[in-house]
Amino acid sequence: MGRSPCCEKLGLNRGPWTAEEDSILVAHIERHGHCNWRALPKQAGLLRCGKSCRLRWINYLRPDVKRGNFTGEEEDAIIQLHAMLGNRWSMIAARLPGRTDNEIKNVWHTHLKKRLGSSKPSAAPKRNAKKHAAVITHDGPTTSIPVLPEQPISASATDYAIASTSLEYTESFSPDSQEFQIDDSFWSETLAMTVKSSSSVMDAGDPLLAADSASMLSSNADFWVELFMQADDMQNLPQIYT
DNA sequence: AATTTAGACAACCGCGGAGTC
DNA sequence: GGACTCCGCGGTTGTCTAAAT
Repeated sequence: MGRSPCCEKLGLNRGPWTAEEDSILVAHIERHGHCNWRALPKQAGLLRCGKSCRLRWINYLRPDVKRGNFTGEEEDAIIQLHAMLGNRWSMIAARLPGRTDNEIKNVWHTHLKKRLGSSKPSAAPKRNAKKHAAVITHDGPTTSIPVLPEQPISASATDYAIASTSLEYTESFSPDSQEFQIDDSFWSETLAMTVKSSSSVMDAGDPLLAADSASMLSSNADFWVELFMQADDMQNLPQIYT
């Protein structure tokens, strides 16, 4: 495919954004929105490529971005969602309001991965202890997860049955890492079914049905919690897979 | 106090999907 | 149906900061 370079490198700024650039970008988006990222920097008078603007907005300037350290609950949620979804950072971010995929990815690579990798809690972080004081562990029963189910997902009994039967360990499972994965067929099957069922509700445009869908959201939460619980149960049976 | 080292995070790069002409 | 453009995603890199020596 003919892909044009994301930007002509000549004359465009790169690297860290200045406060002035930030304010220009925010002001422009507040006034005109961001319907076309490629054209935006030109319209706003920024010497940046559209990609860079988009990234800056999404990861930093967006008003609903939650700044600050991740809570223990958020970290727990990331760990569990990652166990289910793998490196689908955007999907994980979709369930953690106010957090971006980039941020989650960074947190995962910097400390969560290591923490899971060494099941021994001995390796307390020496550096940046001020910044990241919260230390979490991943053993024992997990708490209920403050995770928003992604919008189109619903949880019928059938869905749950599929989830139950499709859970499987991959070869990457190890008792040390406490990680497990769900094969892709599970997600394709489940998402295909749930998108279909939920879209029929949304399309109807009926307020009563909309209320139903709201209650479906809460049952979604139950679905994920149950799924996690079941996954934890399975982790208690490692001898089957060794 | 100066230097080194490692962690954290912001930003970039390149690819693939989806939409449009 | 193919060419092209744009957007979003995930992986990777660069830079800054703070702890350790």
